[in-house]
Amino acid sequence: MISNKCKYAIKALTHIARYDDGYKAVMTADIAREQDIPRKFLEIILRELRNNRILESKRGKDGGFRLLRPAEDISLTEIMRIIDGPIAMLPCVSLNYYRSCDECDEENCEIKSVFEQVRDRTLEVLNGKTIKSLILT
Amino acid sequence: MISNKCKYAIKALTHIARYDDGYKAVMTADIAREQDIPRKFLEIILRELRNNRILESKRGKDGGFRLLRPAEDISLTEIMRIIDGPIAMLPCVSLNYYRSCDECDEENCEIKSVFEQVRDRTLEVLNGKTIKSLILT
DNA sequence: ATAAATACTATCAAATAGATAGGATTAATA
DNA sequence: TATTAATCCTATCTATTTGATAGTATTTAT
Repeated sequence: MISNKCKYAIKALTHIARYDDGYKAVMTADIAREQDIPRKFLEIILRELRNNRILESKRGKDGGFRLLRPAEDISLTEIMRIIDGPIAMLPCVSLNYYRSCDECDEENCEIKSVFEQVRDRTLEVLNGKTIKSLILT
Repeated sequence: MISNKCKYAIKALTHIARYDDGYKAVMTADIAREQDIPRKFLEIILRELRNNRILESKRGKDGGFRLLRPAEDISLTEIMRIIDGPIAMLPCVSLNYYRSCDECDEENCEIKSVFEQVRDRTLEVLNGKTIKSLILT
């Protein structure tokens, strides 16, 4: 399962992408209200996305958030990795967060290849998806 | 990610399937030693698999665990669902553990279809795998 | 009887999930 | 320059899950 936090992040980004007119920033409170996300929790999420160079923020009156890049250049996997970490089902088959399994001999691991296949199939779907493609669907 | 518990469950089952000669039960201590799984934790896991009719147990001296069905009739998804619950990445696309998302209008959810695709691709891989097929790989 | 196995109950520590509160800082504008 | 309204930051909190451990009861082969 992805976390609620990650689901919120994706929904917030699609919301921003849809409402961003390239001129006025989108406010946390508006996103929170329309997407029904707890406001203070959303603040944390948006700041995290900003810290990871997905969003830029503007403080003070008329402040808010804007995409730092075009929506078609923000992939779903990137967001998922920022918020939830690895996408793979086993640490030892993760492309971006590889860790070996302490207890197993990785060369002869019986389950590794299954979860490599799952990873590849999953990424086949997710790699093609961007914030832009989510809006158009 | 699947939990360690689930990884342990799968490894324990492949171990049992490999060592089960249809006559002597396989002991927790042996599995724990050879697969490097904490013994007391493994006890809990094996009991849970027994409660879910994957294993049968024999108490007392010369006791241990045996598969209740042929290894080719035990699917990986079944084990994963028993130990970790849903396989899907969103509750609202889970086939076996469906829950609606409180905050979203499911009809118009932008991300649902992506995670349905991920679910289907994942199950395409996992549905074909059984404890037997893991051993032979 | 004894030894050796599972069954059961209780507990525990650490991490993660999912937030909430309150005040500091920044910026537009009247 | 005061006001207002936004993000920023720090701290905190609760509940749940993860990953286990301890100790005792019960069962069974010999």
